[in-house]
Amino acid sequence: MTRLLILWLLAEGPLHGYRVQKILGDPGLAFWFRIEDASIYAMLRSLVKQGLARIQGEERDGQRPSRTVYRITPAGRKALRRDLEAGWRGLEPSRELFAAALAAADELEAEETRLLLAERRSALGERRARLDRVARSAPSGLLARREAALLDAEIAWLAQEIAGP
Amino acid sequence: MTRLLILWLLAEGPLHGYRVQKILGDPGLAFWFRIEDASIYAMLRSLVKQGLARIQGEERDGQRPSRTVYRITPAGRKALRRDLEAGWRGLEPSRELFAAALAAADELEAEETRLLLAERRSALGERRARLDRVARSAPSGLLARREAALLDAEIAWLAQEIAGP
DNA sequence: GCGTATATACTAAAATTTTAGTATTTAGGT
DNA sequence: ACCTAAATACTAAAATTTTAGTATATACGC
Repeated sequence: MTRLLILWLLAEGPLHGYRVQKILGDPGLAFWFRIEDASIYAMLRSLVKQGLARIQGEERDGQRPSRTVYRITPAGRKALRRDLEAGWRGLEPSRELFAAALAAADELEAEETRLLLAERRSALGERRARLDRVARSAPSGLLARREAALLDAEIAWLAQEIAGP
Repeated sequence: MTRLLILWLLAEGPLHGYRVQKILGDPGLAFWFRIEDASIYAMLRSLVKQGLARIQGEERDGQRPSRTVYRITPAGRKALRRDLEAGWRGLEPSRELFAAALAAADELEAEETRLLLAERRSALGERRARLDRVARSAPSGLLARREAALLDAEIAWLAQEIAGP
């Protein structure tokens, strides 16, 4: 996933690690993805190693530390297409921590569970409101509309569970 | 997440790596989680290193290779509670590949996108049917009902997108 | 009763991600 | 003019996950 995102940004033009960080840190993208800065630098180095990108040169802005600028290669563009198709087709079980916590829900008392469900409902409500605020700057309308549908569905589900059987 | 799941299984009684593999491989759990076998053995070793589990001994079944049996420690039970609470509260942006592919959807033609949306709708339809089949053996009703709500919502969303604006 | 596939039970190495830094520069307040 | 906080631009080490094996045992067909 990290690779897909970075190749995607590189496809639009050469850039340096810090720029990737800033782009992914923008609320319009950070709502969906959280990628550590160290992962970005590691991935850029890995792309070069695999021949999917190359170092264009060093850039420097005033007296600041110099930046390494990367540029995508033709092989990188092909890899991007492959990753995109894999992404569209992928159905992999969600790796979310919450799903794991639900699986092990029998470790908690019914009372405790009900409280946590309510807590999550309000947290998701806040995330839903935040989505409305960032939807305008979302990287794609599809992504934002899907997230809205899924959040609404999960909030409705929580309400049902809290109401009881 | 791997740690939460393995601690959860260990909390029910001592077991060996291969048993964890079989339990997680059961359709009732594999629907939600895909954890490589090597990750299981690595995590068990890591749990011992952190004092969250200890090796109970070696077991052997006929002439088969002997198995290392692990048992949870009191510190492990505490870690499980912490992981559970973190899981319930976690709201981390989804790390699904599909979300990344959607973000970069502008790399594809509109025509291609429509086709991929339709392909995904039918794949999700199959997953939905499979859920009905495995729901009975789900590790928790909460997990299965949430998945049903989310799948239904995503399928409805896809239908809308395919129908057009 | 022989070959092949599948199940059992792992390990090693590579890739990736996370955690925790380093070191310089600029902006803002007092 | 000086101090501090935040921004800039990374790197190193540890933890985790993935990929690709190893090696023996049992089941199954022919």
